[in-house]
Amino acid sequence: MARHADPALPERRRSQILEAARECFRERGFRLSTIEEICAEARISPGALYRYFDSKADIIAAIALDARAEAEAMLERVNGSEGLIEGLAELARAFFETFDGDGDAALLADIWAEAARDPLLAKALLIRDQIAVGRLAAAIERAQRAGSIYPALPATEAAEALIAGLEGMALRRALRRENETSEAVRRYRSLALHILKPKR
Amino acid sequence: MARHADPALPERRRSQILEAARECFRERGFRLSTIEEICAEARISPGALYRYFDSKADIIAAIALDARAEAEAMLERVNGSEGLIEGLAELARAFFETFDGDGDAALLADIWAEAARDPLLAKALLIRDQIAVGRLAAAIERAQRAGSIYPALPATEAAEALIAGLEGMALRRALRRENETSEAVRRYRSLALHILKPKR
DNA sequence: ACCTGAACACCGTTCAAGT
DNA sequence: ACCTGAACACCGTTCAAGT
Repeated sequence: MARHADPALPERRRSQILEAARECFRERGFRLSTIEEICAEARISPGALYRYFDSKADIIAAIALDARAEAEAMLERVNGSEGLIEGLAELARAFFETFDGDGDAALLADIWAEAARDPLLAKALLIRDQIAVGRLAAAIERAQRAGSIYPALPATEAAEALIAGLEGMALRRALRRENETSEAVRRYRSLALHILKPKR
Repeated sequence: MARHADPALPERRRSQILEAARECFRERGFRLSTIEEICAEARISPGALYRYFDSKADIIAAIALDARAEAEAMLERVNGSEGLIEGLAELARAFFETFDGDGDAALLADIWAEAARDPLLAKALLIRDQIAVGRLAAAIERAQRAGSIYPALPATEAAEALIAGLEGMALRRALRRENETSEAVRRYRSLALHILKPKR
């Protein structure tokens, strides 16, 4: 008895649904998007959707984890690059742009609200977050040992502050419906400069 | 014809409902709290509730505005106090404590999610926020002129960064379900020190 | 003037029936 | 093995009827 007619199908269906959900959430947000709408967008029936996701919350959880994985990859690049400040500025630009426009800004807040209530999602996000903080802290220590920065705070604390600042700024931009990223990036860069105190 | 049997009744009903709603949101969060539960807690019927609030979202909007008004009052105290850093540390402690424990942490995120989607609430919060930033910036300028600090950034930018950092840290604490405020306050104080660079 | 609570509309989720 | 879509349960909101 063949277990899977097409072993790649489940993964394809999942991303098909996630794509549709992202589109809906972007337009109307998590609360106002209905399963029916997501199904219509994904060209699938409600019954089929629940074969691949446990609940509506489970869908936003998957989206949140994807976004974190992206942030992690960005930090990987920061760790690799020589100019720590430049890397951070690029990270900030990418982060602000990801959560830009009317829709995605709200998505960031939705993810947070969901995570604050769902312990499983919170735990999953936290693991990714710790990896991100760890990578940034490592990059800071490396630059510090190389003598190119003189951070104002211990590496881990500086990394935490930099990420908290980034997230706080992103949320404030969401509230203000700002679309212009350059000014925000400039401000973030300036904050990073004063936390990390590069030589020269 | 008497317009109001008791002119204070509407206000009393509103706070009675808000009190009940806060209690419910704290326990189960915005999404999972039902109007019926809020009504039971407030000892009032659904019909009566909708006489005082337009919708469920309208209730969280009122709670959000109350919280901002509190933050404003805290900043007023910071502006008054001589020790800017100490004032900020106290502000941070109060802020963290307000959004502490399992319930309220989520409430902060709920408010953000709601604001990101409801332009009217966003606008109302923004006005309050600008007042808060303005007050902090004024306090920074005053201390700067008095020669007690040498801020790393222009006053308004420093104020923005300090508030973004505070909000970012509060959300991260929410995700981690941290209850211990002292360590977070210490970290925030340290960040403020390095942004404001007080003399001595 | 203010309230009650049954009724309505809507939406997340399930499940019997199909291929 | 995978899907459909009608049915169910639940909850935000309204409104006719009461005092």
